[in-house]
Amino acid sequence: MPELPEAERARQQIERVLGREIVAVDDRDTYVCRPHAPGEIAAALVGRRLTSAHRRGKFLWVETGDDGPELGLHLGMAGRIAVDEPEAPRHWDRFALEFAGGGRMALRDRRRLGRAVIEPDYSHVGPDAAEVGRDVFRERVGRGSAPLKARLLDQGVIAGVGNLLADETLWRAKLSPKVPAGELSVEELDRLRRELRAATRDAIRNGGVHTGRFMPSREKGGTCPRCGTPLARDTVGGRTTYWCPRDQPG
DNA sequence: AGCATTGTTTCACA
DNA sequence: TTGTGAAACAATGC
Repeated sequence: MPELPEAERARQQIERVLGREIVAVDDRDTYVCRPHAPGEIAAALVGRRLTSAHRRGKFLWVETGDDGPELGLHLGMAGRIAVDEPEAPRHWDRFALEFAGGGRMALRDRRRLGRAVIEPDYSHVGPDAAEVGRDVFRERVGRGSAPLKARLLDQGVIAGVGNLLADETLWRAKLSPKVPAGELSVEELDRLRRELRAATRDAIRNGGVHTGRFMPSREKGGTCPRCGTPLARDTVGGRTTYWCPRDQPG
């Protein structure tokens, strides 16, 4: 599920465990914790406390005090943060912290594409999609020959938009996912930013990207919630894409 | 059985 | 060199 709204929910979950002393770390999954060897993250964190939780787009990081390292987390394709829940079946808890008193925080990820890393390098990540200002949005999104949807999905351009939020936003803004990003007018870019912020805000409030107005129709045989036109379906930006060919021409 | 998947990184190519 | 697109990654569900 993880796109920006889910990552924000995960950040809020992490905030619940701030201040607790870390007494044990499960970092045995060498794929999720790459490039660290087992025990490296544990050695960096045991005895410390998480002091603040941050997010840019889908990328999370947690501070451990002035002299402590940062812990970077990413939910991948299917991860979530589980706080004070019983340990997951199998090895679905790919990374976990245990706290004094018995509490626990786990990166629960059936797909195993999440990440946990000490001192993450997020220098390539663009500004948060829900926070980026109007002028920066115009400059960063409104360029290039790639399809607009591919531009929105590029985390180095703006961070946080995933496949579903992209389709939801483009539908709300009545823009074609296939139009070259550099061909958008200033008015269209401003409209896109406004709808992106609104769609993101709604998703955070309502519990995730799947609560979007476009989402119930986003399936084979679906029709546009506004005009009833059968939706088009194709691969754009490497992802399956649904849009209304009447409301979003191009 | 085969295919698709709400994400990211790497690699090939123009 | 820069931008773009496809493949790889791991595991699960239809």
